[in-house]
Amino acid sequence: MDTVAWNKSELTVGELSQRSGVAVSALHFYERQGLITSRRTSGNQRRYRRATLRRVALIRIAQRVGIPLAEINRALASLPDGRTPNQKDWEQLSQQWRRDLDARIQRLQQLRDDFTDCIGCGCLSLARCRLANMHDELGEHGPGPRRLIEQGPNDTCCV
Amino acid sequence: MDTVAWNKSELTVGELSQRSGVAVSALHFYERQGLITSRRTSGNQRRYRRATLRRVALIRIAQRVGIPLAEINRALASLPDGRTPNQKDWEQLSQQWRRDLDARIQRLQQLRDDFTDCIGCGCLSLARCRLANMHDELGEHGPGPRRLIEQGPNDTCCV
DNA sequence: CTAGAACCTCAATCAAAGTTGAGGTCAAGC
DNA sequence: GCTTGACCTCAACTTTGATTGAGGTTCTAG
Repeated sequence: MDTVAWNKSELTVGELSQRSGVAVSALHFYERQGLITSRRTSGNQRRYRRATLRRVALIRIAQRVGIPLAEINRALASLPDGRTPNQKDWEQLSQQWRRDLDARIQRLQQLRDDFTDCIGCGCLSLARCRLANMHDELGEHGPGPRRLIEQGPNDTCCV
Repeated sequence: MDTVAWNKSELTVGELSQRSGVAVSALHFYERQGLITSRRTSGNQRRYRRATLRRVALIRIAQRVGIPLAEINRALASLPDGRTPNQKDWEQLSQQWRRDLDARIQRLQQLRDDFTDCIGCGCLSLARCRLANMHDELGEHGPGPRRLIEQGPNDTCCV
């Protein structure tokens, strides 16, 4: 064996997978993306520091908040020395992500309010209905048409 | 011309695009998916009924709420005769979607609360932290590992 | 020593929601 | 009659976040 067995200071990819609940293939993927790093044994197998477990946890949490991997990557990369976040770092990152989360919630709540208003009305005019036109959820998924364009005065409204 | 010009009872795809703010390519796509339908002129060009404008509006709104196209399609298809939703239909659909929206908001709020709790703690243990383990946002994007697995007692916690 | 589990790489595939481009037709104005 | 813009189809490509499979190595237990 490579490092002494009873010393679990390092994790194999399988162990990291089990303990994090993230598939091995996903861990490989994260590593390709530069989100986590590993040492290689003489036999070319990955060994992760225990801190990687925390790093993976952080990644998954950020994902749940809705942060794309690229941005998580940027955030982690911005830490001095590429270190895995410590308490202070975590506070910083989490404050930022909490703000993002708050904003996301607010947008959805606004949407819900408009929606509730509109249910009674049945108005689906793109011109008039606040629902159809406003507070665009920018980029919920990839590239796509975000613009919602001006329109004439005579359009269908209120079914 | 195909139908008399001053009679704008039908829309070309370009017109529908302009008035709905949805790209022509997207409208074609929706049509391929069966979300909207068109008549064809003698020259094989699409002509949409004005009601399609409302239908597209509805589709975009549902998308903003977070409903995938496939499900929007199912909902619309469930209407008798494949008709474009009228007031009553809209009420039904929108009630359903509002419930979905509410649920989405609640999940995010729960996440935020956990998040707020955790910020002070800095705990990123996958085993103990409610953040890392609970109320999984099922399927925010496609296929992927959703399971978050049990783990031993001795893991890193609280940085 | 050997079987089988776990690991490796690399390329292909998936899913959603479209966009882009090639190559060709249709329609309207001058 | 011709040019220009809008339209047509079909196939290929995009992005994100991975999974799956082929083909091959390494590690561990018996």
